[in-house]
Amino acid sequence: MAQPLYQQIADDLCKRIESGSLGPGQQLPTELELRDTYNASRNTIRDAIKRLMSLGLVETRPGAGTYVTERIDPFVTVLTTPPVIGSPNSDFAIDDSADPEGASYLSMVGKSHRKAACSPVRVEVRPAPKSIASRLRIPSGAPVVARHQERYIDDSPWSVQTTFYPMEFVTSGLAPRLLMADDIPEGTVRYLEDALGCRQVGYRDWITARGPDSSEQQFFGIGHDCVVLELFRTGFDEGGSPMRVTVTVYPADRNQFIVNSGEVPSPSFEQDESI
Amino acid sequence: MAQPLYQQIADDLCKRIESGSLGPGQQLPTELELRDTYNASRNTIRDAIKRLMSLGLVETRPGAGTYVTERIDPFVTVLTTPPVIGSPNSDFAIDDSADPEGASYLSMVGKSHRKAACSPVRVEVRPAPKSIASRLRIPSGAPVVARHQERYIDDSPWSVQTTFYPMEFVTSGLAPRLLMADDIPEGTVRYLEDALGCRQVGYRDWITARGPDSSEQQFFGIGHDCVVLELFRTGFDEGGSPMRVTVTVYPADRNQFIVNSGEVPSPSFEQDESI
DNA sequence: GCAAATTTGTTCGTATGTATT
DNA sequence: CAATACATACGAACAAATTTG
Repeated sequence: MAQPLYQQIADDLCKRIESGSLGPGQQLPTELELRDTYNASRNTIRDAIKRLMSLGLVETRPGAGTYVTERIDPFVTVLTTPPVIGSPNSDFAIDDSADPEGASYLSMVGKSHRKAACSPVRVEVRPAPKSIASRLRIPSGAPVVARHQERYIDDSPWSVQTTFYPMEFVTSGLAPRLLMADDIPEGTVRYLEDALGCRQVGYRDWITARGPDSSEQQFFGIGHDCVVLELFRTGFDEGGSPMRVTVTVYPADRNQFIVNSGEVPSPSFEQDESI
Repeated sequence: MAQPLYQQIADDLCKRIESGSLGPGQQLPTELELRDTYNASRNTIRDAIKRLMSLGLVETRPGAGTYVTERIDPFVTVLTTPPVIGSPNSDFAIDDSADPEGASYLSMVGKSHRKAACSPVRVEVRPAPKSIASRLRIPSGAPVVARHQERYIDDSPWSVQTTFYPMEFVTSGLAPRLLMADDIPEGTVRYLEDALGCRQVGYRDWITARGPDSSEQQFFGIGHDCVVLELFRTGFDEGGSPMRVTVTVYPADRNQFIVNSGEVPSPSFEQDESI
């Protein structure tokens, strides 16, 4: 047995999908039908379908069937401000599009003719997980302020975001609004600059990918075979010290990132036909 | 049954791992032992372990057991050239670290005290897949030159890369070396500039994530529950036309991306302690 | 609106193959 | 070689969600 049977079946179905013989939105034969056509057990068919799901080729709807995925129009997040061609970018603008509180997020999505929405902000004080502590350069477990928000595009859940701030920002009494579960209309970056004199002059994005945990599965309505992108954005002040860390989780099936370097043309016309 | 049994078991094991009661590198109880402790069937235990694998928490070794993953020291790819603090970046350098043929890749990895290696280049002429054709702005299925290479760090497979060039580059007779399965020591970007007068002035990186296909599973030695990051780098010439597309596939368990914007401190000291 | 049929989801049991120790 | 442990595959039963009549 060169390849496991379930893999052979998955490869065959894959070919049938990519060749167009099974088109987007079309229902696959049911598990019982596939069981007969491939002379395999239903469990083996299910293993094959799991493979297709993890490749994002099909989705299953309990009680209804298995369908070739209609590609969701993915939302593209640009992680760099595209420099205007011909102009020097020494005056590099910091377009902090992953800033929570949503102001820039809402306008950014709005520009692409899609409807954006955000949940109310949830605020918490809790011990910093290791990944946050190391980025904020504080001891693991030290208390931090966490501001959490869910985001929607066209009424479907699109990303979840938590921003962590050092506890001193509020214990010093200078930035009390960080603890309020209200929007900070001017944006937290601006607020912290006014309240603390702490200006964010740059940020670093750290991108990883992994499977979703169970709460993410629930919120995004995805199976455990799907994939999420995780973006850690660490903001730095003029002294080069980290002043906040924003963790955003994006389901990979509806989100992509773009990074531009040097002179690149506007991508607008490419977005629709991509993939 | 609020949660499926396999999910409950996965959550419990997850807690035991995150709390440190099961430390990195440590072997989990065998499937048969877990079957007894949780009073579930072996299949259910296996479903739970699959969840942990997709979260990257454990890895299974046939015949040996299931082990809590020792975090691989991830290799971090910086997608932007970090601007030197204090200097204007109007003279933005295009550090094309994802260039194939490996010259810059080898030196970049070498700098981090790790051993880099590349497979020989494999060259092919084949019809452009849709995702490539749309980026090169050519019809889907039109022939393209594909140069393929595998990359290793510290002797383990790290990424696979294929670069696609428009067929005219060779049919015009101007850049015949694109078809040779040899290294192009000065780098293809430089070679194309000399041969065609076609200078790459910028590139766009397009980042997505998905499950691995079967050849990727084999090459990287990962299960289908793991995740790969896929980076499409489109290089543009002075006229704003795409001149090449490089697709690089990175297993997410050993690769991360960084994007810097504005002024950020050097990340060197953070790399070791991250995550 | 309701009941039946259909379809996927979960769980069990069992057997055999393959890789490692 | 033998024992151990995970991988694959089969069959069966019931639950849960959806569609259909």
